[in-house]
Amino acid sequence: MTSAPPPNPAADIEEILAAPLGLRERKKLRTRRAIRAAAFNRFATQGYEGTTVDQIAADADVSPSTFFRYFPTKEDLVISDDYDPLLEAELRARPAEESIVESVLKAMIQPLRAVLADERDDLLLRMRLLRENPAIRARSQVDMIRSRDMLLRVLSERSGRPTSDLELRAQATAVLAVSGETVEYWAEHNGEENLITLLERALTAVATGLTAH
Amino acid sequence: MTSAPPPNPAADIEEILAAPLGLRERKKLRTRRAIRAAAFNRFATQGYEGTTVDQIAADADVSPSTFFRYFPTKEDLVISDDYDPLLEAELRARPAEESIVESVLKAMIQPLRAVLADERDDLLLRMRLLRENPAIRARSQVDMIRSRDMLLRVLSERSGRPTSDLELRAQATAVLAVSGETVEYWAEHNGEENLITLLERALTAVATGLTAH
DNA sequence: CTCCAAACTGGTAGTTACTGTCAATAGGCA
DNA sequence: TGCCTATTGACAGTAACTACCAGTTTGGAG
Repeated sequence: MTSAPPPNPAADIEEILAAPLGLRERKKLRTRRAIRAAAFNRFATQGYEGTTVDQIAADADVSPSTFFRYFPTKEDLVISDDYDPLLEAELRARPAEESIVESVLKAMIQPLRAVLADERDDLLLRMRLLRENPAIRARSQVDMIRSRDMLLRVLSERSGRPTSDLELRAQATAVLAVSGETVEYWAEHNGEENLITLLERALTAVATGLTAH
Repeated sequence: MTSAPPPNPAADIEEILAAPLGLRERKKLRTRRAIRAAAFNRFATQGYEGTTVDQIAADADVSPSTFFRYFPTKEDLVISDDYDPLLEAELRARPAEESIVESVLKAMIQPLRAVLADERDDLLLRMRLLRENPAIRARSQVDMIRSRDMLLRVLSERSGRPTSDLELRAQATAVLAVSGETVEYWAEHNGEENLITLLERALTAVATGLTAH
């Protein structure tokens, strides 16, 4: 879904189990999945740049026009961020006295569990594409800014400081950047290590290691 | 310059004062400046996306082909990073016992002085474009990765840890992300505050504030 | 069940960034 | 002066998008 107004804001996981959607909705979901699947198949063999939108559309049996209705840009295929709202909810549920690192770590447990359960392999593939393709990496980092702003809002509310506060912005930026980096590290190691443990290590290193002699 | 093989790797500042270049070289420099100037003029009135490469080329009196010989992509007009080598040298000159934050802060003083002296206004405008235009922001963050890798290498060498070390990567990532964010903050305030002071505040907040109750 | 409005779709015709090629030209140098 | 090479412009092409319009499908009201 990422940055799209087209279909629905936070779908996928929920929607599959949740409601008996109308035929229209189900068809849309199916199309969406078909396009994404076709794309990833091509990517795996031809690479990202070597795959054209027309090919993807043909494989998925839709017109190129339709492709762009589902994914505003080719890059959107790779980036997905259905879990931000969940993370936000978890974050707000943490007590304000907790340290930032502690809150973030605990708030991430649930969303991470969900991601890993639903689309672990997809995530690994996506991170590989991201590592190999500068354009995608660039795009995904823009996306990260949205997450960062969310974190910034939450931190602002619970600390009483404005979102324009330099220190607060620095902290939110650092936490998000480090988290992203950690997921990459995790993917580079084929997802064999425990992501939460890695996150804890990385955030701790930043929180305590930057001023150590 | 950034990521271009075409003209010369680290020119501009040096070249102006340094040598009595041949006519050919001088012409190249002039063309380069003409293109950049034309572009920024258009950007200021029509915005980035609203300006086509053809317009820029026409204003600068060159063919579109030539434009791409000087700037491999339109985005390269906005991004410039002539100061990384200088920063790297300064960093390597810092003693290994120093904390990361301390080394980075001290190493940045000289390069920052140079940037602010040479192209303060350009930098402010560039940051504004970057704030307004997602594509440019994306691109500049790719560029940041290069800087991060440089920092990572330096930290790796002076600590003896490998560049693949999670903690080291987290620290390098955090420092660079926070620095970038701080420059944005500085630009949002029209460059009226002292950039080094801001950097010190931001990095300190991250180094000490993430685990505070 | 019927019919209508809205949602969805495909096709067509752009626009723009960017690439490759090739011949002409202009600068540097013997 | 005259040769060699870097620089250039014109041209043709590709691929990612955008705008528009006409035809079909769906969900719901009567």
